[in-house]
Amino acid sequence: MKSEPDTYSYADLEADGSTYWEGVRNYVARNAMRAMKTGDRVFFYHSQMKPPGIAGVAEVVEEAYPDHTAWEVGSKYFDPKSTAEAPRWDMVDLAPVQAFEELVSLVELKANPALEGMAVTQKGQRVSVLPVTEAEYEEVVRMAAAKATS
DNA sequence: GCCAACGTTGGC
DNA sequence: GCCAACGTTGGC
Repeated sequence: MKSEPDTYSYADLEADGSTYWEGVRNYVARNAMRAMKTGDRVFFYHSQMKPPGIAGVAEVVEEAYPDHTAWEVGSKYFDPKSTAEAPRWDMVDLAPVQAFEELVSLVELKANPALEGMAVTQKGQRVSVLPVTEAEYEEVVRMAAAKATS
């Protein structure tokens, strides 16, 4: 899951203890959230950074439910097409699990042949919530651990 | 229901 | 700050 750290960073998640992931306004991203189960691990990705990359691991503590910010007139996430009767957008709740000692950068993800098919490394990917396979998850965690001990 | 125009995302 | 990618919108 991508976030601009200037808006909401991994450190913010640690400070808050948990958060609701508001503002997803893309169907592919929404559907990815709907597929999440309580306890699922999530990579917290810092976008718009130099460099961009994965800052740590979070977990799903509440499965998808309507994103109320879509109903709030004046919110930057307001969407008149989403109603209480027919909510269009969902959010999940996340809690921090483990901050990586060092960011695992997008460049490093792309350079790892084991992650060739990982969604976030695919050219042109603009979706803010992307799937991660079990094997990709293990590989990224391994990369983070290797950086921490080097 | 097609598709051009438009807006946004996000790496570089 | 630029611009490619691509999702969304809206006219027809």
